[in-house]
Amino acid sequence: MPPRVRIAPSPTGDPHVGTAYIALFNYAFAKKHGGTFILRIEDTDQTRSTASSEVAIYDALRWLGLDWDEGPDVGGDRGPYRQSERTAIYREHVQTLIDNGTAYRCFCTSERLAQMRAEQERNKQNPRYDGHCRGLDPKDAQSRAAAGEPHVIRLRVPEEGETTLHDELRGPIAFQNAEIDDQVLLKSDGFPTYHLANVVDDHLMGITHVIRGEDWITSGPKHVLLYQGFGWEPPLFFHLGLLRNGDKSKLSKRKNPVSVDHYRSLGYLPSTFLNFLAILGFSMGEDRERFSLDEMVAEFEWSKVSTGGPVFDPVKLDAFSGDDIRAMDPAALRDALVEHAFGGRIDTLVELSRERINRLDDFIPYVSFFFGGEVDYAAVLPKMVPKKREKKETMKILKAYLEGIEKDDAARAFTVDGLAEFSKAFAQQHGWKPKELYPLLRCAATGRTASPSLFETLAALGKDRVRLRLRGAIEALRVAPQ
RNA sequence: GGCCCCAUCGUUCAGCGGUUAGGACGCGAGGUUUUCAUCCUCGAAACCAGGGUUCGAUUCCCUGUGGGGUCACCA
Repeated sequence: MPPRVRIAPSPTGDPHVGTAYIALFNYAFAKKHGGTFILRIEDTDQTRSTASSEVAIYDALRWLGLDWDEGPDVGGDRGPYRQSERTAIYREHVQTLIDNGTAYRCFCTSERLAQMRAEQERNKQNPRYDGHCRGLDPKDAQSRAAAGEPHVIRLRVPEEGETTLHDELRGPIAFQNAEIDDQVLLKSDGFPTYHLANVVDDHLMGITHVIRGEDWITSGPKHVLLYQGFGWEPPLFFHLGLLRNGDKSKLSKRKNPVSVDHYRSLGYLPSTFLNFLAILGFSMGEDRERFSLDEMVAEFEWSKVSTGGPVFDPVKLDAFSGDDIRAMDPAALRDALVEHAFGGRIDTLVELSRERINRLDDFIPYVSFFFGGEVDYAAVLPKMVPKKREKKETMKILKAYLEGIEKDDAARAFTVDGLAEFSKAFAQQHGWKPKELYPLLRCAATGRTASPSLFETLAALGKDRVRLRLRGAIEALRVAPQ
């Protein structure tokens, strides 16, 4: 039976390189065995999921060439592939769990839970559900629920014994049941949590191999318990090591650009990027580390996959990238260069520069700062800190702005209007005058004191480049003498 | 902190009981190149520690240490 595998990203924020990494291994394994690679959107968190993020995931994966056989946009006969469209399925299935005692209704309020956790913390106990509603009479619980009393549904984990997760890469991993929390399966808004949705969907979609990051190992036993509760055969589990920052912590945007879009907009070739991701956890053998996706597929074996958490090293990525660019034939490179430079935003750049250039030849020098990663702040550093402001608070405001463009809905889309709206409110909120903040942002984002209208400029630079520059500016300020 | 995962050069991947411990990036030194980059040559650089098992451990087992993950009505 050919394998069926899936990746199940959550459409929150930018497409993550970790998602691409896991997708690559799923894809390689599936294709090697003539199997099916499925994309499922896990949008059960209604407060954080966005449609734009979902589209961004499609774009990023397609850019890399990791095309899926079934998914929300391409269809398939095991759909729907968007969890928010499957809520009836989860409710129906959770009922069988309630009926056979694997799950129970819990009416505890979030206040009580918070209080409980606080007390557990005080007593130096591990925070976990205390089983308050475990002993409720199912009939009573049923009628309270029918009366509309808000509640969740929890997994009834056995008090004794142990549950073993069989990881095909690491061997059996045993957990004491007493250590496993009575996880919420169905939230009070009627949506499932990851655990329930994931198990139900994997089973219904016929997933044979679950290939995911090792941060899921801990919740593995809950999934095993759910398969048991349903009386289903669990899939085979493979937990890959997590991509790391230079300091070995889990890859995070605090310390590294983690958006696939970032690497795309800075002009790495998709094949290079994929190859680089591949060597982080896969070895071809024969000391060979340059290979294509097809070659990886052809050679894919689990014995060639390592479980350590590799550091994502951008320096080596650059080395690969340089090699690949040099290997391109001149015509192909020319096309790639022209496309990268002018493909998406040529009209914008023309519009932004037309009033400011006198000769055609002025164009390239004028728009040069719209390209490239880091810029040199030496020339503008003395002008960055506004009068009446300290270096420290200047750095602080830049950091806050950096966070703000992540969180704020208007700013996140990175449109001219959205940025203007956000920035104005941001300045006011932080007690900065636009006159102080905007020139600072211009310097930080462009390395210049003059540019087209700030928000037009930021939008044309693109979110990832702006983010990179802002971080660079903060660093430049930090090491500056005053 | 509890539980769980991981452990070879700075980084990454090899090695799967006996090797001068290998390749790549990075780093250093030379060379080619008017400069820079490229390219070529050479070099420095690792088996976390302690116990076992074994004729023999980087390799198998245990303990410790270190790093990481996870402990939500987020995935």
